[in-house]
Amino acid sequence: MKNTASDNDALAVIAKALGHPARIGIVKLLLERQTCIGCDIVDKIGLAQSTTSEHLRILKAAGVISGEIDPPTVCYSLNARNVEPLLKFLDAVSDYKPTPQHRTSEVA
Amino acid sequence: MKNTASDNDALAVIAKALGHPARIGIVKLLLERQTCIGCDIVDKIGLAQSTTSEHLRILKAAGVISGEIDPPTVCYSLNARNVEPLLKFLDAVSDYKPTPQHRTSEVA
DNA sequence: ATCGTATATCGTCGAATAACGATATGAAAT
DNA sequence: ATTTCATATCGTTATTCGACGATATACGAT
Repeated sequence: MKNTASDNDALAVIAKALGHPARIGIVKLLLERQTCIGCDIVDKIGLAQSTTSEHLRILKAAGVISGEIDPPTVCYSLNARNVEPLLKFLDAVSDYKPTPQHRTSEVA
Repeated sequence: MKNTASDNDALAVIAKALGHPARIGIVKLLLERQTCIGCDIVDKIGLAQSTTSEHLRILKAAGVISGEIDPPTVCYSLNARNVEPLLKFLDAVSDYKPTPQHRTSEVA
């Protein structure tokens, strides 16, 4: 795994984009439906259209989703490839095992 | 995969905690070293001690890491188990394949 | 009891985020 | 040309974040 400042930035950008319940909800919706137009996302998410549009913009800016214009709608889908760096990072974390000698006085 | 509001919250909490380069850096440090005391983290991260302490607090609050007191230091380690929900979520995203009919006019 | 070390908390400040309603934009249909 | 629909952008407001220095806390060592 790389370990540069810019690599940390790249991982943080993806994680930050996913760091809001509404955006997790949008991604889940796209997982279920493969693809979804904006107005249906607005209905499902239950926030104002402008707010939802902003969440979609953030996800797009981070590369998590992309939108294809099909006037007058925009059809959104996931960019599976772009989340892979974070996936690999979490895989490494998930494999982590602390050494036994550090399992003494557990603390909050 | 569950799909409740609280499940979305839980995933967002973990992602948000990882949504900052300094915190990604801290987690990477713990991956490399298995375990690390606070003052060494401060040195490596290169931010003020108070700022680093706050990042550690955020990671602890999200359950990503925990700290064991070994006076006068605190020895930090990763909670691999707690990132698994986000890992599984990203795994699902990574497996996602949009249907071909939605690959028409690509847009930024 | 005081000192020194490591860590946590406080107070502050500027910047970024999240939410909304209102309005603008773009394109098809009438 | 106007209406209609979906989406994006604007302007505002309240909240949260990120950084720092200063200070407090905890505890072993002197």
